[in-house]
Amino acid sequence: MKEGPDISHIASLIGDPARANMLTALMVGKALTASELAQEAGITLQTASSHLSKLEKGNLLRPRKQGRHKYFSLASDEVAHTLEALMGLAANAGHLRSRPGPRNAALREARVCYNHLAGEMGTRLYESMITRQLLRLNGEEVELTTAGAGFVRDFGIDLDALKAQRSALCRQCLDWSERRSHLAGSLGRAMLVRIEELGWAKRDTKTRIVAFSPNGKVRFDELAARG
Amino acid sequence: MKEGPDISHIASLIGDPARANMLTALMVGKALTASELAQEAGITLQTASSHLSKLEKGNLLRPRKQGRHKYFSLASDEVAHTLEALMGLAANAGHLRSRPGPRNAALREARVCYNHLAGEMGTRLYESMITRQLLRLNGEEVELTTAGAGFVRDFGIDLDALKAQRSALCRQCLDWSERRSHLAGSLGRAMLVRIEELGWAKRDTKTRIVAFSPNGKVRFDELAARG
DNA sequence: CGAATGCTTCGATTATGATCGAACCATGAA
DNA sequence: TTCATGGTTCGATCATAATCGAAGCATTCG
Repeated sequence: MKEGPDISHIASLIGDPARANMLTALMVGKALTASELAQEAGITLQTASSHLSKLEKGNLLRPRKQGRHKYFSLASDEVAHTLEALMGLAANAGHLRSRPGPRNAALREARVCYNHLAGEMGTRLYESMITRQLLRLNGEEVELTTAGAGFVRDFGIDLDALKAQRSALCRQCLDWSERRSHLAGSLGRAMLVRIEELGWAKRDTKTRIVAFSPNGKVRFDELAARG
Repeated sequence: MKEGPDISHIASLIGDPARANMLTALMVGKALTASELAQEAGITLQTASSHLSKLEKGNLLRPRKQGRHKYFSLASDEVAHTLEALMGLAANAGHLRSRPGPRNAALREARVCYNHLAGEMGTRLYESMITRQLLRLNGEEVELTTAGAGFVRDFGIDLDALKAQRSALCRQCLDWSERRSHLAGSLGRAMLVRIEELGWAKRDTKTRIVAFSPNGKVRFDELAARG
């Protein structure tokens, strides 16, 4: 019974159409100003201000001030995930299995999640590396195999530097749009950085989208080939 | 912009405390009558009836009539997952990574998901089978290896009968509480049935809980050993 | 420094929706 | 058949919260 009020509060924050519109606008990962969000929701700035304050206090939004501008972004990926789940539910009336997640095709394909690659491409890479014994599941742990170490070194990643870091090298991370895992951890982050260095893809500075070039896609396909 | 009203409607359905309490009570997987749900929410039956009608129209609940009794259950696992996500968010104020999902320890440990084993034990079994090359990832597909086929046959599963079925033998299924995959598909279902046949665990007839006996746990640990 | 712009706060208005008593319908048991 | 119980519907009541004009504060620009 103590759980009830908690989810009802969060849900009621999302349950207002104006607030839902603003949250949806922020899902793409871009930080928007209060004025921009007011426009998104079709309400006055004062109303938006009041709503944004509520979302902030509910830990759904995180603000950042720049001079007279106040930018808001979603407080965490957790929030984005939850919004995606609600979207799936709204879209899913009656269908037992379908594909939830962002409707934006670019976001589905490749996006940033905790600084590593998510979306279809993220899960493809992970699964390819498992398939080719480059990564190995050891219970809950994901380990890089000897062959995998060679693979990522060839790809241009300084594995020793990564191993010297405190954070886990490899981790599974739930990919919400694909409903499967993608690679997280320092290696996951390094892969994304390397992909960018190679010019295969660019992170949109304003959004979570990772935009692969046509050539980058070809290259990535080779990298993630099933071998 | 067209997406907004959709999630706000679903979220507002969950956003009422009485409705949230009723939805939460149903998360355990048990079907409850309108009267029982009214009690759960601490409201009168007439109020509950009105709320339940809304949840039903919103495709969050599924009703089943038995004589004068009307039982309600969550409309799908999708709904349960979304509620779990909201719970995670409500619990997560400020924490970037934590463990969402049912608070009920039994549900976290082992529960039914689309008729196969989910929860900690479900993910452990899956990961053990991957680790020991009993299952193999081939891109998105999960395949049973030759060694795996022998393993499940030894476990007492009629693999030929399963293969004759139309549905996929092995599938990955997102385990929300563990945030990792567990085994789904006809093999996943058969494993759960077999576990029951062996008397290791019982499905609670009223809930999604899969209750392992002490001996069953020992046996399961052996089955899911990392060897 | 004054004007423009971005944002917050205040307070009044109004729409919405939860709530429950009463009445009614459906089912089951004695 | 009557009574008890489960559930639905109606309508009135009342609390809540979104909304926006006005006013005020903060920052930027000419």
